[in-house]
Amino acid sequence: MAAKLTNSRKTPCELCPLRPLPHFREFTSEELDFVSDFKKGELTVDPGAIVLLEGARSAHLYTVLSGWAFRYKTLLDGRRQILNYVMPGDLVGLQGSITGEMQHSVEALSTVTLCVFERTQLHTLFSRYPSLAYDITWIAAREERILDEHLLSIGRRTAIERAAYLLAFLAQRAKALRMVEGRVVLPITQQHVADTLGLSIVHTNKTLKKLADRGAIVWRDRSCDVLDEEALKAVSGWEGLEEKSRPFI
Amino acid sequence: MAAKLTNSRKTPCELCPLRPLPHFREFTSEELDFVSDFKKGELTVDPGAIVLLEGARSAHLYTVLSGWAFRYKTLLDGRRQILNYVMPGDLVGLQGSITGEMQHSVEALSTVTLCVFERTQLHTLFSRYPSLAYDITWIAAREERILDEHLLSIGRRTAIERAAYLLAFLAQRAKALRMVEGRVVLPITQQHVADTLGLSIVHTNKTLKKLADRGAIVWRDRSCDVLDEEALKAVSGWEGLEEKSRPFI
DNA sequence: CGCGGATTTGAGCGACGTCAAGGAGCGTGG
DNA sequence: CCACGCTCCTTGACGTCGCTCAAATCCGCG
Repeated sequence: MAAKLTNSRKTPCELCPLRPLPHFREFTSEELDFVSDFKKGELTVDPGAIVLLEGARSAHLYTVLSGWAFRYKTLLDGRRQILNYVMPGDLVGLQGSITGEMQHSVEALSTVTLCVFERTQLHTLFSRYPSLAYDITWIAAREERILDEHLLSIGRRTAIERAAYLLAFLAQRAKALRMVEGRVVLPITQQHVADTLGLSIVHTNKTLKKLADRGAIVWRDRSCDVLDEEALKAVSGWEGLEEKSRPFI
Repeated sequence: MAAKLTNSRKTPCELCPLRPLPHFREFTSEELDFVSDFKKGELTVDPGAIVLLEGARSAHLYTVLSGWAFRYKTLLDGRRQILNYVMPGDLVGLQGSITGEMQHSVEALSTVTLCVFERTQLHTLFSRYPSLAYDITWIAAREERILDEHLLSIGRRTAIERAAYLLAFLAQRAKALRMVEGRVVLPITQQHVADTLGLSIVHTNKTLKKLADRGAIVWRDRSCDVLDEEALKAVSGWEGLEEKSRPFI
């Protein structure tokens, strides 16, 4: 089964595993009450499952509770571009909620659990909880900033710079979310990297090999171990995104 | 003089030239009053002027009233990537207002007039006018959607497809805003196109020549006349963004 | 063991970059 | 009016980064 909706066994927001992380901001108890009410259930999907499909008009909006996914678009002939990766605390489907129809798809990389919200209640949130509304705008502005960086990367960096940037970026996010045990392991294939960087899979492989030869990464078991994040940042010339504490819903 | 602040001679929001356009949504009179109060003055800059600089902490937030500009980022060695174009009704500096520091720069293409808002009042807007707060989120989500399209384009389209997409995109936006007299004229140089598409200027020139040979465009006088928007859409395989009525502040 | 997906590697090619030079248009100063 | 210097556009020659085609290997899974 690809998707499972567990209305009954939902994690109460008071016990949200993300909330204690220093990466995320605190909630007031009022906000927490509202979000808890806003949350309608949980959805768990298997790796490879499509969470949202381009063109769909979903009644829902999600926050990722655990797991990895990615957003992508495709051209008519099948060429695929991965736009960004989706990780715990990220809002999924906001674009669809606001413009009516999803303009991109979302696919799970690992088993993913999502908090389910109802699109129709978004207006209530804006009316009654301005601080949460501001948080949503904050999250949207952050996504925009990340897309800006990706655009710079794909448009103007060389293959090896792009690859190094992407892996450093993912490693940094994973570390901030404590999604790592000791070493950082990214659950992606080289095909994902290729589709993110706008490169062919063959050239991606050769480029990643160069990074591996330098000891920055190891590719193993359909995933990438990041051994030397600083080396990746040096190769790409990327400074990293400094984020102290960020909101989530 | 590159910039001129005219606090005295500001266009009252009741007489905003954008408001009557079918492209934009209506305001209630209460919203209009607030926005009018929110607006602190107007800023007019000359072509080529930097409106906002990466790294700056501006106390202001702007809406474009007239003219063309673009957002961009640069790498340390000077490689430049244009992220998107800024046109009337667009919000400028929201990212800076929310994350503290601008992560990209904005430069004027033509003479640009901007409505000036104060960043500190953004919280008041969220508290007191949820509908405007929602509009701001709407605008942010729209920008995200456009960046998604650009990313797909740069990552996966060929040079001629990318060029055709970009020009069709700009032509469509210009037409929706009635920034055209008869034919669509885009006030950009080939260097701007190159920096948007992630191509060299030489290859951009050769690519644009192909589009000109097909009769889709004419390059003239530091600007691009779009003669056949449908041809551009056909070449790029881009469907266009359907937008009925959109909000602005 | 066989199969399919992921990774790896080599060979050849083509899209796009770099270098270089020239022309057109425009503003400035003589 | 003309010379100049500047930016932008154009074009050719040539190099290279990244793509396609092709084949081999590895691995988990049924």
